[in-house]
Amino acid sequence: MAIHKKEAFTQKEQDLAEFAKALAHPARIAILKVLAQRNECICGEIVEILPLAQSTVSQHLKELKNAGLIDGSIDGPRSCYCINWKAFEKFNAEFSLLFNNLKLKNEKACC
Amino acid sequence: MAIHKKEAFTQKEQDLAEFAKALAHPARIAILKVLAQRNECICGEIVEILPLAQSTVSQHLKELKNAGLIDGSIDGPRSCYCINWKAFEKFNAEFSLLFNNLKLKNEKACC
DNA sequence: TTGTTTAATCGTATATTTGCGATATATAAT
DNA sequence: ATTATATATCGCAAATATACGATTAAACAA
Repeated sequence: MAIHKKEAFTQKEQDLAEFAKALAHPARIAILKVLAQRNECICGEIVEILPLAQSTVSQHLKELKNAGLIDGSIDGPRSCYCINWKAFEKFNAEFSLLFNNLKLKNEKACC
Repeated sequence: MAIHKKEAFTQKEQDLAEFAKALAHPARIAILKVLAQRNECICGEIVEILPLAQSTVSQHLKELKNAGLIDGSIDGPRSCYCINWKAFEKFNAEFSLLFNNLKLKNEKACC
């Protein structure tokens, strides 16, 4: 493979791709769903709900946090997570900017 | 790793994740951008624009097609691609269903 | 037919992701 | 101090993704 070429694309393209990557696993979608449903911040409840080992869930949470989709904080012996709605807002905006505007112009199919 | 656990999640979660995975690379974002900008269906022009080898671009196009984000057809010796707006519509709707509705209820941060 | 152009596919190398058990760490309870 | 609980991290194995050159296949031109 030699080298990854991600740097060869624009920052916006990279950002969007990274956001999408964070969503690119059903476990992470499921985690976000749980976090969205409960206004409360949840920690090890997620482990109970998901069909995955504790360490695996922890890893997915870390990825979501690194991507900025969730926030986390320590609450005694446990961890508290919640959705970062601003990040979603931003993603939605960029996504719309890229495609939804153009969609209006290009309603007809071509192939 | 033993086995992939994707099947353990709901179909909607898997679908959303798969859609996101198709977007999870800047090259594919760039391809979609090009396809969206030109109403015309484009083939090897993409290779000219992207900083990637022809075979790599072809592979990315295949992934986008498999994910249903683009349609393709043969036009003489070349291939013609265009965005499948219906698929985007569907993704946008599911995405909104999952998160945007809930967002209204959960404006306050928790952690 | 022969050669040219365009794009898909194959083979391969490397990087990244996914998943788990085991371990470490940190708080709280006894 | 000891123990229990909750979660993060480490180390590893297996699966996937990324990228490219080489090859194949199909349409067209000469």
